[in-house]
Amino acid sequence: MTPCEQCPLRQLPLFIPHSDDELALVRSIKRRELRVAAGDTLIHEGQTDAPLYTLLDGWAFRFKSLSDGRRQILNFLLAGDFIGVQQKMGDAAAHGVTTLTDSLFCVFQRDALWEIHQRQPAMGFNVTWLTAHEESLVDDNLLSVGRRSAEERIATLLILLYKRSLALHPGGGTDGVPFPLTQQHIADGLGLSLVHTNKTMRKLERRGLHRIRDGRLYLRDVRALARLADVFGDGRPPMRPFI
Amino acid sequence: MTPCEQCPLRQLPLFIPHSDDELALVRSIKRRELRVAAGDTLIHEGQTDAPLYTLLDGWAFRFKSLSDGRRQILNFLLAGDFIGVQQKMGDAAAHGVTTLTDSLFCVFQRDALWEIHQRQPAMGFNVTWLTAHEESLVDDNLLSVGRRSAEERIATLLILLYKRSLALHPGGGTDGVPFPLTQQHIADGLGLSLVHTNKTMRKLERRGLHRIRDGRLYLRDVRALARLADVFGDGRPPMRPFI
DNA sequence: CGACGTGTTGATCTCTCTCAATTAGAGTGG
DNA sequence: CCACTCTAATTGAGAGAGATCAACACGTCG
Repeated sequence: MTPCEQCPLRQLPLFIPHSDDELALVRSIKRRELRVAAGDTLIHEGQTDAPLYTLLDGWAFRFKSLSDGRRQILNFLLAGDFIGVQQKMGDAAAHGVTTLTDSLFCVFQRDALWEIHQRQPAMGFNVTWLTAHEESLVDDNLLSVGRRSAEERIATLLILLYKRSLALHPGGGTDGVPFPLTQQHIADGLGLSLVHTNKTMRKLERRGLHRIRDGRLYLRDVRALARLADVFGDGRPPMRPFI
Repeated sequence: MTPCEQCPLRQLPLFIPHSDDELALVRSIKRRELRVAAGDTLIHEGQTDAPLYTLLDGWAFRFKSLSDGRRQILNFLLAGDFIGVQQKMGDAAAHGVTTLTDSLFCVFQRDALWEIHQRQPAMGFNVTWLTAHEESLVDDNLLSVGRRSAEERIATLLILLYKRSLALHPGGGTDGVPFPLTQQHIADGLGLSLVHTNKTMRKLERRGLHRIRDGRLYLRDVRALARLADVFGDGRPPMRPFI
């Protein structure tokens, strides 16, 4: 098991460093690491007593579904995302978590959330920050799904994931960023059908707005995409905490 | 200003009581109360440095909008909901907050969030709980908007708001619960047009599933509504913390 | 009494869904 | 090396849920 001092997240400039005390706390609540293959489900909907995780490497997504199989992806998870705060609060997980790529998770003991708040209030604050931040991602997606056209939704999602992926790979940019979603994932994330997602993406691609190739996403015309997405502010994402 | 000891929320059996220390903390970070008339906007989208609030009485909603005016209501706020965790984390509020009824808010000082975590870790934990709980409301709504039909969305929302409203008014039930939304709010909350919302609601009403009259909601056929909503688990809402 | 907000209904229109097939690439076994 | 299978992407055709446009009803209020 990787010692926390060599946590892969610590290498990334995106993340705010821990103090020595915080590092000691994290070390004490970390139980193990977990490798999960692409497409596997880490947390099942309705599962009880799921532990807390941090996604150390790879991509995943949170989702909910209806009994007849309709599925909605709530948001995508990238390295540094903290998983399981919602279900730890109550009982059964209200959502599932499935990987998009082979992934590595840091697994925490069940009462980690309380230990964090109790022993390092600054980290407790960070947990609140991470939770609120994830909520704002869901808010954004809800705006898309509720009020944007298919074209606009796709443009919005591509820009968001491009930024998030780029923030983790400072080197990239000109040669695109990693992008492991299939069109089915995009459809499920945007409340669209697979067929319409495909047709809309082909249209955008033919207009030269973007390109997806070999698991990488290239934004060819960011201006046009941003116009479609109708995003307010912009700029690089700020540094963020992690647990 | 109402002293915290006589906070209207403390009277309600829905809420977990504070310890003396917690009460002292809340008293020390509370700045004032704010009365807001129905339809007024408490927080504007993009506003910076909005304080933290607790909704003490009344109804409100969080929303985001696009530059051409399309608006999506993210979730509805009832007494006990904590407001502003998201924007306190960064800079500009990513969403607005508008009242549905005349409302009363408890206003906290700007660094309240940090004070809470620092001085009463148990309350910091509760802040995380409240934030995660609100996220799960948005998750539910995103599932509706992304994957449910208009009928199903409306059934889901009516059930949810009925439960939440009832939890605050233990006496009610047979004579319905308070319900101050207009059809425009329902439409904006469910990603539907006003006209289609009206037609769908009339259809449900004619089938005898519900009734809305004089600002009160009556569920006439909860079984049928629940079948439409396709909700997993159920039962009374558990007690919850508040700040 | 006219203006306004809210609810209601009918008549189109269109965006998106569903159904159906085809293509391309990766992996597998013979 | 080649059939066979599976997943993901692609495209066409037709159907439908929901949007838009347009009126009208009703109650409140200044």
